[in-house]
Amino acid sequence: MFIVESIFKMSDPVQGQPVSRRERLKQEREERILDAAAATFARQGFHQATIRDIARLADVADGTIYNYFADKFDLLIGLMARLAELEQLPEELLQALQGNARDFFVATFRHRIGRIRQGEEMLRAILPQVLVNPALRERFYQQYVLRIATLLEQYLHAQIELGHMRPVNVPLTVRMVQGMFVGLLVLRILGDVPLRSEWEDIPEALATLVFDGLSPEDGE
Amino acid sequence: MFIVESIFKMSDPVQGQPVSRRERLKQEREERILDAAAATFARQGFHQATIRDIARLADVADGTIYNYFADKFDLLIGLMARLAELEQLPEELLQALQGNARDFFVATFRHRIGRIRQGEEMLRAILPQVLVNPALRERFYQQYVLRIATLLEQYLHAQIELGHMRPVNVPLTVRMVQGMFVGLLVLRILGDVPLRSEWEDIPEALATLVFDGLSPEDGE
Amino acid sequence: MFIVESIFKMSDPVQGQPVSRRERLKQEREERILDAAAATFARQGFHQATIRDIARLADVADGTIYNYFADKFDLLIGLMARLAELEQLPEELLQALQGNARDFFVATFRHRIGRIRQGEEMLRAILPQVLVNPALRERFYQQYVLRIATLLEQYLHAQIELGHMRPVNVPLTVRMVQGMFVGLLVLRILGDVPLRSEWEDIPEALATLVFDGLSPEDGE
Amino acid sequence: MFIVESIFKMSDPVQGQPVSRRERLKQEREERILDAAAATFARQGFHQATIRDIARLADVADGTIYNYFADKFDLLIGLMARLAELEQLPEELLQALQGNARDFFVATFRHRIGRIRQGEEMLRAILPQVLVNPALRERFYQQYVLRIATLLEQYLHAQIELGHMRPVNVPLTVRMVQGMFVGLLVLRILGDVPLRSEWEDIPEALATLVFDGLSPEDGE
DNA sequence: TATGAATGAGGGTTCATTCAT
DNA sequence: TATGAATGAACCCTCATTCAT
Repeated sequence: MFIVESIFKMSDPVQGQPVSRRERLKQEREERILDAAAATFARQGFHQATIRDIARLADVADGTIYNYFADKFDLLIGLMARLAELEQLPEELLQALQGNARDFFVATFRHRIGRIRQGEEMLRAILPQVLVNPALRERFYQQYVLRIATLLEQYLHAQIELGHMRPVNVPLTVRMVQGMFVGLLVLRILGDVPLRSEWEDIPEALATLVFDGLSPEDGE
Repeated sequence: MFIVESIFKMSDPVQGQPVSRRERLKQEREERILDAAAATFARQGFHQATIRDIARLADVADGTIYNYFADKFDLLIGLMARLAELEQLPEELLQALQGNARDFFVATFRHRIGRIRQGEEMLRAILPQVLVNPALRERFYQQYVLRIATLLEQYLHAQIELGHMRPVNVPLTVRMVQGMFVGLLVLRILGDVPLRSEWEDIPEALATLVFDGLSPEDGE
Repeated sequence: MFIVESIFKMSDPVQGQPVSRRERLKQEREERILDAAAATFARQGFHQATIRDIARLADVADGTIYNYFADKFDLLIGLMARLAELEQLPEELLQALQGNARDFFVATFRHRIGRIRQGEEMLRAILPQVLVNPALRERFYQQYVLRIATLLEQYLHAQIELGHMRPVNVPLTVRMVQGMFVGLLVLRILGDVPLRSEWEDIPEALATLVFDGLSPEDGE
Repeated sequence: MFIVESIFKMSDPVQGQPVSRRERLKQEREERILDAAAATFARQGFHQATIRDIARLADVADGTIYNYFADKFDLLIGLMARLAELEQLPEELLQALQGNARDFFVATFRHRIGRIRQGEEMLRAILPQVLVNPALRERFYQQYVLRIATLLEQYLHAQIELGHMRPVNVPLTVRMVQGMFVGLLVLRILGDVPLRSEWEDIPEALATLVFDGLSPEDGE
């Protein structure tokens, strides 16, 4: 149980409060810039988005951005860091660990599916460049894929050993589940209608598929 | 059965043979340019790749590319068209339709998983731009997602009616399966090691997950 | 008299003074760019002139030009606007309206002939493109030909009615006079020597031709 | 009278007939290319017109043009040569020399005004480049301006000496008359409506202006 | 000789980044 | 520290010209 609890506990995003009014203004400005970058990258893509677009939207001058971020690419890094803040598991979810695996999974799915929708803009901003830029790719993979995969693998191994799950190819199965999340996001980005209208029902359908499979109850 | 048979029957790629030597040279050159574009886009991304990069790799002059493609973007379109050629279902696969659904699915999975690896370079070249460009997005969605989704939905409905499958939320389930393919590709692109080393085993694991689920044989 | 007075009163060129030093520098720079564009277009023609040529001559970077003008073509528009500033009739000329028509015409001819020489570079820069580009053509025609033609026609009609002028085909006669100015400019551009050495004598000769004609004093 | 007669006798354009069928075909093709060049240059301007545009219109391949003309610029030279063919004075016009100077001028004006309309396309094709290109400019000036100017000057001097014309500044007056023709063409190109609808009346109005002037009959 | 595809130099334009104010 | 104009490298694309067929 300890394992699962820590799965989504990632970097602690809580920073020290800005003390002075000046400090707070600076932080607000940085937030505005990141907001603008996310919106602009998501709408136009990284290369189509110009620094001027972002500056206009953030209501600052072009040059100001460079007081907060080293260069355009650094805005992506900033967005990835912000994305990490979405990844913590809230307290109420941890309660679900008390129940059985399936209930926990449904709760987890629900949480992450919700996060995806929340973070969709940022993911749209980031993902295309992640696929293209090796440095970003590596960072994204380590931070959002590999860590979770490792923990999930441990969890599955444990569940299988306990007889709570069918023996399967653990690494691949974990990838398939993770891949499904990524894939659903991609299909959403592609504009798939059912995924938008029925997004709320995904956790349940997902649990059914993953736990029960398509075969009818009493064998085929 | 007719439905599934037609699922992957897409555009007919059989072209008329080029007659003259000149004609053949032109076609070869176009192929070389597309090859070069795929490799360059995949390695550097669409925007980082310059026409000169592609021309050098294809061993043609910059201007020559414009005799074959309207502009840089048109190279992406060309790659998408070529990708479609990979999508036909070979004869031997259609034999599997005779067997039961699971066998057919495993065969299909195997085929498509194989195709993904073959077309990985092209997908790496195309996918990031698909996520970013609305025109490309729409085209890609219609061509590679929606058509297959529709047919799969019909197939699932039929199977469920026959009692061969558990009643599930069909549209979402279809998206989850499709999403899994997309997601596995993305994870591959991200450099995931198990997905590379055990790629061959995916169809089997996939079938197990999708048909049987994770729950142990006799309920949980 | 009111009519003629307003003939050459075109756009009011009085601009507000630039206040800040920064503002003044920007205006100076725009002037330098237009100067450079006029000189370069006049010497090499619009298409032979490169942005780099102009930038070098104006002592700015290539990109700077695009902070002031939308594109290369917009430089022509800028030159046309500047040309309009040359077209106002100075105060001293308006005094001539008091005298008889011939004196006024001589004064006007002198003024415009002088303006042509002043604006020759700009006209050399603009005219060839005016002949070629429909948008520019229309704008030039409205601004420099039709307005003046209309007013001249009114003036001639009035003079004829008063018996101060011979009844003639007014529209054609006006075009012939206007055409003569244009034509003399073209011949100057072609490098005609007498037109350069005797340019100052044109107003007088022009008045003689236009008012008296070639026929000897006492009838033909 | 001899002088005037030779004014417009320029280069003799009559070439030897092509003998063979092959020769005739070649000449026809050259004509088609020049026709296409004139039309294309006139419509789009020299630089906007591409060799391909011309080739398409002439219904030949791009490369074929280079079998007839050294380069794109040479097409302009070809058009200038063809323009010269329009400049000869037909026999019937020479009859007018028998009459008085005014009648001859009217006839000449009529002839040249007609020629301008005929050659308008070619002039539109050539003139903008003439204003821009020094070599073309010199050639055009010598061929179409200076020669005629010289002869007209001689003619005017003679007429003045005979008392048939008012003593005027001969070189400038000649330029003014020549300039008027050029200027009228330019105004036509600019799209002036009266010049199009009343073009036929120009010779008469021109004669009135040039011979009689605007002043009323009995002095001012 | 006609063809038309290949060539590649050239140029207009963009835009991330810098820096004087 | 914020500003926003200046910078100039970079790049897509055009098109006159060449040349193998």
